[in-house]
Amino acid sequence: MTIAEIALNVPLYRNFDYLVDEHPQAQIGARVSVSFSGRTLIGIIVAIKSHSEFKKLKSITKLLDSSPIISAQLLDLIKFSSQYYHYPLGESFHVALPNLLNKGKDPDDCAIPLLRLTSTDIKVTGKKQQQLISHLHDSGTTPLTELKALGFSSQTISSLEKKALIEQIIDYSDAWQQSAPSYGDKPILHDEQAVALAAINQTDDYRCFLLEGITGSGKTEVYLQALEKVLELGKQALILVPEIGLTPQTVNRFRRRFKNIPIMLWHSALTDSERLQTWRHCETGSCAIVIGTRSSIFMPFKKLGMIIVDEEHDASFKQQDSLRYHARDLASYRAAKLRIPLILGSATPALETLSKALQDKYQLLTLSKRAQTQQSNQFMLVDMKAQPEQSGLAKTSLEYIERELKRNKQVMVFLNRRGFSPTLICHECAWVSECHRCSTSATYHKRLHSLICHHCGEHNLVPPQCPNCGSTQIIPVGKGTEQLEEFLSEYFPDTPITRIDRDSTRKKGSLEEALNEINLGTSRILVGTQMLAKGHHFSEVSLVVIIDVDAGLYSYDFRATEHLAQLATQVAGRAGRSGEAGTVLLQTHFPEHPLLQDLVNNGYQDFARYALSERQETQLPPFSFLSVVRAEAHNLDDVLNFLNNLIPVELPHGIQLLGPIPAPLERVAGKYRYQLHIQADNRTQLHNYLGQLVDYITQLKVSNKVRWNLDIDPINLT
DNA sequence: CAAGGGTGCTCG
DNA sequence: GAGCACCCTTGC
Repeated sequence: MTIAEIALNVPLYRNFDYLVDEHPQAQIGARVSVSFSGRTLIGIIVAIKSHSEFKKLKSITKLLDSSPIISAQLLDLIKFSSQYYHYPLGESFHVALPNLLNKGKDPDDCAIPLLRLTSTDIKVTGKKQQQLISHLHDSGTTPLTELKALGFSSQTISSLEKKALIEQIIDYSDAWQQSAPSYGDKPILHDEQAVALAAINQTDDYRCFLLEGITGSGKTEVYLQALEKVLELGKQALILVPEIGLTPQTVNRFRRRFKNIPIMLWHSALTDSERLQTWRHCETGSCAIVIGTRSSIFMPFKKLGMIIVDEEHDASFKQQDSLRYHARDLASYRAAKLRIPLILGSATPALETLSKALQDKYQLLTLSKRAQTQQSNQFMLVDMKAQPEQSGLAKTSLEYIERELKRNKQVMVFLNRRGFSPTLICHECAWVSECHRCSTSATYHKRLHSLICHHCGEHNLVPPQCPNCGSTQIIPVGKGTEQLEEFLSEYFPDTPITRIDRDSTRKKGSLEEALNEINLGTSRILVGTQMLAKGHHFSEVSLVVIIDVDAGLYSYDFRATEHLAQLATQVAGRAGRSGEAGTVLLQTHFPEHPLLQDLVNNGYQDFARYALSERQETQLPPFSFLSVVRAEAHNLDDVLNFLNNLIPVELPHGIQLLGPIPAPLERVAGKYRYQLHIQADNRTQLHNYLGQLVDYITQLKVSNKVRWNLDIDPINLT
C-alpha cells in the first residue's frame, strides 16, 4: 500500500495521509487535489510511505503534476522555513509559491511571450517605434507585459512585428549559457573594490561576504563584476533588493551591463500570470538573473550560483505576517545548502550581520572610498535645549537653510510624521483628539480638515467646537510634515517647496512628478518622511535637516538607536553627491548622548561597533535569541488569560520570559494587543522550547478566543 | 417545531 | 480555515 503525506494550506501543525491508489506515478513535490473535511483542497506531496498511523484513509482525488513541480532543493528550503519560523508547512507552501500554482493551474497554460530584435541594426521612422527599438537594444529580450507596463502600446508592438523587425518568442531554453556573455562598458575598479572582487571570486563554496561600503563607494559595481564569473559558469543569480529599491535605474544598470543575458524582475506589482511565468523561467534555467524583493528568495532556480542581498539591513526583507521570514536569513540558509557565495551589501549593516562579520563567520569587505572623488558628508548636532524653535525647526537650522538657499542649493528637511499635527487639544478643557478604537490620538490633517487615525485609518471631520466643553479654541499640538511645509513656505515665501510623504504621493505618478521637480531644480526645499530616505539620489541637495532624533534615543524598542543611525546615514547619503560635501543637521535635546556623539564624530561604522558592545553588555540580540508571542482580541481578559496561560510554573534553564506586556499601542482598531517576550542564550534551546510552546498553544482552549502569532527574530517590537 | 445563530470540534 | 453537528433561542 502506497501512502502520500500531503501538506495542506490549513492552520494545523501537521500533514495528512492519503492513499495513492490509482495514481502510482505520484512523486514528492507534485500537487494533488484531495477531499478534506467536506471540501476539495490542493496540497503538495511531501513524503511517500508504506504505512500510516491512521486507519481510514481517503484516496487522492487527482494528481495535478505528473512530475514534481517543486524540486528537492526548494522543498528543503520551504521545510526549513516552516520549522525555523514555527509556521505550518502547508501554509508555508502557500506563502512561498505563486498564487496560480496554489490554485492548481498548469504552469504552461499561461506563457507570456518575450520580445526581441531580429537584427542589431534597425532604423524606423515612428517616434514610439524608435523608442521601443532602442529600449530593446539597451535592455535586450524583454517580457511583453513589462513593455506594456512601460507604456508601449499593442499597436506599436504589432506594427514592428509585421515589419519583422521584432519577434515574439516563448523560450524556455537556457541558450544564454552557450553564448559567451557580452558586457557593456565597465569601469576600472578602485583598489578596495578590486580586493573585494578578488576575495569573492576566490570562493567556490558557501561563504558569506559583508560588503560594508559607504554610499557612493561602488558596491553595485562589485556585484556586477562578481556576477561575471557566475554567468560564465552558466549559473543563475538572485539579487534581493528592498521593496523601494527596484527602480528602473537599478534594473537598467544590470541590463546594460549584461546585454545578451535574460534578466527578470520579481516584485509586488506583477500579475499572477507574470509571476508564474517568471517562476517557470527560473525553473527551466531560461532566466539567468532575477532581481526581486523579499519573496523572490523562494524562486525555483535550476542552477543557482550566487545570491546578493543589497541594503541587507532593510526592514522590508522581514515579512510581517503569516510566515514571518527574513529573506536575508533564508538566503544564508539557501546559499549554505547549495555551497555558493552570498554577498550582503550595505552602507549601514544590521548589527546582527556586522556581529557575524566581526566574529569571522562572515568575511568583511570594506569600501571606504567614494568611487568618484567626493568628500564625506559632515554630521552636526543642533542642541535644541533653550533654543527658539518654529514648527520644529531650530533657529540654527533655519540659518543653515537660508545660507544654502542663497548659494542656490537644495535643502532636504526630514520628519518622520505626516499630517499637520499628531494631536488636537482643547485650550479650555484639555480635550484630546483621541481615536475611539486605538490607544493613540488622531492626527490633524489641515488641508483635508480632518482627524485621521494613522493606525486604524478612521477618518472624521474636525469638530467645529470642542466635543467636551463647546469651546472653539481647539489647537494643534506637535508637528507633522504638512505643518513644516506650511511654515517653510511662509518663512521662505519665494522658494518652491515639494513635500513627499504618503499623503502627497497617493495619486499614481505624483511621486515621479515630485522627484522630477526636484531633479530639474524647480523645487528648492524638500520636506518629507522616510520615503525620502531610500533609493532616490538628489545631486544638488547640500543640506539635510533631521528634525526629531530624540524619539529614536529613548525608545522601548532596543533597536531604535540602530534604526535611527541607519536612517540618518542613509538620508545623509542622499546629499552631496555632485562632488561637494553635504551637511547633515541632527536636531536633539541630548547632544551629549554617547551613541549620537559616536555617530556624528566617527560615522556609522564606528557607531555600530560601539552599539554592539552595548548589546553584549545587556545580553540583547545578537548576543541572545529573541522571539515574541503576540495576541490580540476585543476582550482584554481573553488576551491576558491566553498569555498568562503560556507562562510555565518552572522555566527551562536558559530561557527567560517577559510579559504579558502591552504592545506599544495597547489598543488598535478596537483590539487589545499584548505580547510575551521569550529570550534564550542559545538558538537550539529556544527552538526546542518554542516547539513545545506551539504544541501547547494548539491544544489550549483559550487560543481560539484570541488571534495569536509567533515571531522569531522579530525586528520590531510593535 | 422550523429557522436562525452561536459555539466548539475536527479534518487523514 | 471551514464545514458541520449540536444546542439554544426565537417567532409563530
